[in-house]
Amino acid sequence: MFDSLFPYTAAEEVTFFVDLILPIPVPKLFTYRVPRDMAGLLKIGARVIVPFGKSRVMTAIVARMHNHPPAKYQARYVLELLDEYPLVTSYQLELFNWMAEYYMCCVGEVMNVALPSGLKITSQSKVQYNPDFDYPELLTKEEWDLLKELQKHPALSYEELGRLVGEVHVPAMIKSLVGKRAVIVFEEVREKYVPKMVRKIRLHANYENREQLLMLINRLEKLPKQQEVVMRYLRYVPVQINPATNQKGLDKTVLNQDDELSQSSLQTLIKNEVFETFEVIQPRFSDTGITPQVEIRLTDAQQGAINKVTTLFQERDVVLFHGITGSGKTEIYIRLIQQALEGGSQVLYLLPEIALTTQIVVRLQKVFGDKMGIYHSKFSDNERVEVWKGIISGQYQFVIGVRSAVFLPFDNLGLIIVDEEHETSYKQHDPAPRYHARDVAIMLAHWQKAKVLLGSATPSVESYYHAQQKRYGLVELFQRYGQATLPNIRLVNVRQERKQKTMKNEFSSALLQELEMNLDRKEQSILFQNRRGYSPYLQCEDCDWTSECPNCAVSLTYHMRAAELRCHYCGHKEEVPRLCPVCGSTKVKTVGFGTEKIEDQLQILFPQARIQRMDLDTTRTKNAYQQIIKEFEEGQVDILVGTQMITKGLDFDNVSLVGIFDADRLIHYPEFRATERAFQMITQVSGRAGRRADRQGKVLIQTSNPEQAILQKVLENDYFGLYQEEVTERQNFNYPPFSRIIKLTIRHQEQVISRQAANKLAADLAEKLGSNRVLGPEEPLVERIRNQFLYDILIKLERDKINIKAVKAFIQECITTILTDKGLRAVSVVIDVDPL
DNA sequence: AGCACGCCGACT
DNA sequence: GTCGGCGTGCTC
Repeated sequence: MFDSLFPYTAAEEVTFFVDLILPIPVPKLFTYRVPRDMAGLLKIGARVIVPFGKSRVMTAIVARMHNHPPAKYQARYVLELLDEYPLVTSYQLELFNWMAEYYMCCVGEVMNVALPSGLKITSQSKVQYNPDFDYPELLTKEEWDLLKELQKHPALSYEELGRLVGEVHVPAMIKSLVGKRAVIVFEEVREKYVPKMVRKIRLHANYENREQLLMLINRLEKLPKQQEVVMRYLRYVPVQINPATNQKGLDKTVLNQDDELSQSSLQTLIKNEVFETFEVIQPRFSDTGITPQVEIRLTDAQQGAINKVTTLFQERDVVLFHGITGSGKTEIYIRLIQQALEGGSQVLYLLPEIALTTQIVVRLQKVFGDKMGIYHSKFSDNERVEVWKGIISGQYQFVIGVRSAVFLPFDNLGLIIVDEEHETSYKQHDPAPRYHARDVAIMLAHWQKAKVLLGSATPSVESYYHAQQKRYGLVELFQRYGQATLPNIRLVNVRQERKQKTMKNEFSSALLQELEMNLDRKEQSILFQNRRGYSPYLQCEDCDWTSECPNCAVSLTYHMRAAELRCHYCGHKEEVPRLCPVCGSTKVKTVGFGTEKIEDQLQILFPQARIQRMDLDTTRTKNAYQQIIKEFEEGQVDILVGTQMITKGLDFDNVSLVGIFDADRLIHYPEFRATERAFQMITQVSGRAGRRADRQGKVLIQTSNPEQAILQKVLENDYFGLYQEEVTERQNFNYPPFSRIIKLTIRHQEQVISRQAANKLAADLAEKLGSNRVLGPEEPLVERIRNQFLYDILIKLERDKINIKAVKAFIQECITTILTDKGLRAVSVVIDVDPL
């Protein structure tokens, strides 16, 4: 694009301008002027540093280049060019724009989540002592103290200063000191990504040819130690390698083998220019040393599935692979990935975050070795930058990653696998863009002419519908790998057991019996309760007081271990009251139960059992999750209690029992996807049982209503039946996939204003879209979070009849009207396209 | 998003 | 009278 501008040479005094994406939520590009000497070097997709506002400096991405000076303002200069080559491919720019439009947010917001922060330069104001300052009599005592600190250090940030002097009004004092010319404030820019450097040694260029080398060895005849070191070096680095161009070098430690002496000999040799040291960038993902190619053997069923997928790909861009838990899908994926890589294209394998930490990575690493990049939020930023750059450099042809891996700079994708396609964690919730990685992956593949394989044991209704409509290909595999059979599922009626008084706390006699047998057999069990903490709230038996969050409209969960009440929405914490805070009664009891309570009761019921709990509270630290899995895998734990965290992708050979608590709560959630979710969750946990050929696993589901249809479907493992019921329901009520939904959430500190704004917005929208397309406003389940009152408006749009682009523009317009309404100040509106 | 500018309450 | 609270508006 820029080449076409080259006819205007510098001699013609044409100034160039660039339109930049800045990482801020402002819906436009910003135009900057290009310094003459930078003009020829700029590329679309490269990063630059620009001044922004009064004192800020930012990293931006070049989106366009042209020679039209802006009419209404004077463009400022680009300060610096960071990349010689585009860091963001044209595919990515296309993706960013599409996402901003589709998900109704700003490109800057997309850029913000897309680039690992190591690629975004930060500017931080720094304060420095002014060496020319000579009016000390002007200063107050506090100012003097601060200045003394500054004299001790080369430069300090505001925060550092605050920490050192412990003053509250550091900014004010600095402002005053600047006025008195005692200090200087400046912006420090630093590239956050720091490559890891290692010192290596190589033969000095003096010994480029054989004769020189032989002479050296002869010369060292009288210095046996040094000669030995040289000989050792030659054992590792062939003589044919020209030392002058040797970029690989050798690790010092290799030559220093066990003895001390060789170290000093090496030092001497370096001093005498026999060897030289140099620095190279060491990838953080160091060589695993694993040689790829582990033979994988496929069953006939697996091979059949692969053949079918391959055939379907010839006419469909997306294929849904519906394989029951334990059907051996990983081998199928591996083969398909190998095929794509052999064809010379790139492969992206997406997994929900939680599943990525497990066995599967190790498994794939054994096959693909160093060719595989891993993109995971638990990795440090530097590591993520390396994956990014590794894709550009061609080091990684294949990346396994989480949701945000769809932003990586691929330019030649051949295959994208979206594993556990139904997982809700593919949808980003909090900062915009609120994107769904599965849907983004399908767009990405479309542009790059790649194929998409969606995999799941319990496909989302949406995906299965598309498959039924023949928009997607469909491959189904209903046979477990090897001789393993599906677990035997039993429903336990807790209402009945309660009546007969055979329950022990939350445990039915049926479950207790099975647990006991399992313990005796030294087999492992998994217990699932999708709620963390000890109990969801406290209640006073005398006055009915319950624990509530002061900032949100939810109860405070009792956490026994931490001995506190916690809000799961805003993080508020409180001490546990001994007496009822209202009436002073001592009869404050826990109501309901979470994983902590289960764990607790279990320990009392089975004192000898080794119990481990896995939920958000026990996996906060970086390695806790893996640690728990490792212990369980090694058989150090008999019973694992957990939340939905345990439903995903864990394969344990020795688990023969799964217990599910409170199935009713999963099912009766006031949401149109509740049934689908419950089915997915129960089926997924059940799949953890009986993955071995020699015995059938057991699943016990505790419910107070075993008759309900969904549980019968679970019993019969009738995915299709569930799908049919759900899809009919969705059609009747015009829910996705028959419509598109855009959810607007209105927030304000005051309920009245929030409601007014929501009413007005809904009315404005309904005026043009029709009241049948605009639902609400309606208070969400939790109507107040962090002291903000919330209202939801749902916009339901038919799938094909509507000009979605125009509608989105109209919605945007209505929102702008609300936000600029003087009577409705400080209202904020969150837009969620395709909410879950 | 940040950050500066600007207009009203509790303090030297 | 000032300091400083945060509401409002702008950033090429």
